[in-house]
Amino acid sequence: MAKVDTSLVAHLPLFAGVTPEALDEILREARSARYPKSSAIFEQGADAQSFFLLLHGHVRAAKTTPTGEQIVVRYVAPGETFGLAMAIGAARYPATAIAVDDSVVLIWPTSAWPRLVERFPSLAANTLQTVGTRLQESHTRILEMSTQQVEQRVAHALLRLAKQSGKKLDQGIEIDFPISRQDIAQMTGTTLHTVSRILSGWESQGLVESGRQRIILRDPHGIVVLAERNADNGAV
Amino acid sequence: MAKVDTSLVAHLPLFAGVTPEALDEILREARSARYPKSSAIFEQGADAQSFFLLLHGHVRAAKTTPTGEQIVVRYVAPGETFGLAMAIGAARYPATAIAVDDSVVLIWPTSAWPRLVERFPSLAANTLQTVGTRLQESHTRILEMSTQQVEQRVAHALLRLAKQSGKKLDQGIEIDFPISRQDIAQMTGTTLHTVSRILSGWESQGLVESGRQRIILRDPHGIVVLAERNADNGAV
DNA sequence: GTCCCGTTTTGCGCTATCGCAAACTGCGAG
DNA sequence: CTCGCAGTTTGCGATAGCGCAAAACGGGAC
Repeated sequence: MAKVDTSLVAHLPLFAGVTPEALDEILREARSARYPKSSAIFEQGADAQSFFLLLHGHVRAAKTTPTGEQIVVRYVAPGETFGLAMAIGAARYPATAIAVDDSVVLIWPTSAWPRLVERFPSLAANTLQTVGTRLQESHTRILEMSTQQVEQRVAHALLRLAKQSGKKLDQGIEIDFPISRQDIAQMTGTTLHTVSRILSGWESQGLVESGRQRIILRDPHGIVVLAERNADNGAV
Repeated sequence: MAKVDTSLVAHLPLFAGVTPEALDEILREARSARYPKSSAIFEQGADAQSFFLLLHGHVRAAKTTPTGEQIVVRYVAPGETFGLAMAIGAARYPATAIAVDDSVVLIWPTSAWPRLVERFPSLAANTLQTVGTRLQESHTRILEMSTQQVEQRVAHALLRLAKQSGKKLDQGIEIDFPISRQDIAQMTGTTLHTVSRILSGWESQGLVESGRQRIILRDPHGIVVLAERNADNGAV
């Protein structure tokens, strides 16, 4: 089993208030694994045998309907946990997790959770905190879907991605993992066609530069303006 | 301070794994209060000074945009907690809570939470569980909003309400608190007009009986059918 | 260098749903 | 008993965005 360097993860919110010795003990229960780009880490509906901490790369969590439509629940960034089905009392994963880039994760067996929480109650408190934050984000997303139109939602989604996983370069901010029009559509509740049209529009206004699975916000401020435009109809 | 009867709340999920003595101690920190119909329990953006457990009545949690549009986040049923801003690390309430019926709640000062969690770690674990469940429901709602049309979403919403707070009577199942077309619209991401049209339609098919702030599912099964109808177009 | 395939772009008609406006209704106040 | 108002119903355009189809594009494999 690979030995994990505690210094890499000690600062994560998940381990706030956990002593170095305790952290060491916690990490001893984990193993690490590498998932190549596009591989599945777990599938919706499968037995939740493990939970995960992303060390490196990016993971897309997506939920599928019985009829096959998908939505992207979120993109997991390094340092975040995912697959916490057990913490919330679910025996099966409610979504599918796919590595969108070569990714490295820590893996704990679900069965270790109760013991860990018992020994280190701050784990539960910290997890509660992050799950709570996600719940709020989720509510915000619902609010947006209910009250804003597609263009604004796409603007918001891109800004969030840029904030979460943006790589700053001189032309602007690049979202530093592969993401397709389809993905953005599934984050915002629309179709890839509409997303494509919107991005084309922005591109011709010089707001973004985009290509195959690649998006650069050339003028983040311009997009902020679009995102905040609510109900008032400015000229083109 | 009113003495709260432990036997009324001992069975709640929140207190699972808590000994009677501990429960007693926990309840000693709480006070109870009564909120009349239509009164506000807390407002979005206000300092999160307390968290709540609903004992009796019904509470609507709603989120408002800067421009005034609202969505209903959820309806709180007796036995459920709400206003848990602190548990998730927020200093202010992210939503407004209104009693939709005369309601009785237990109130703890937010400041008591860290102490309680420290003394009774299962509180954190239990809360994590419920927050996690809400997160999943939230994702399901997003999925629905992305993939289903309004009629299906309304059908689902009513079925959930019936399940959560339905009173069985011989004509069918009545949602046992006042709820308007507007409220349903705000739960499903549509307008009261559209909800009204849909309910009118169902009423003429004998699926529901509805009036002012009152809805009875006459034929729950018929509505289930509507809710499950996905993409396939059955004849009227 | 060329070919192939997944992604993206774009055109066009369609329709579910909104938005506005106006009329209606039933409950509660007095 | 009557009035007033909040909640509801309904009609009628207007339209954002979908769905389908087809073409264009670009990057990697060989």
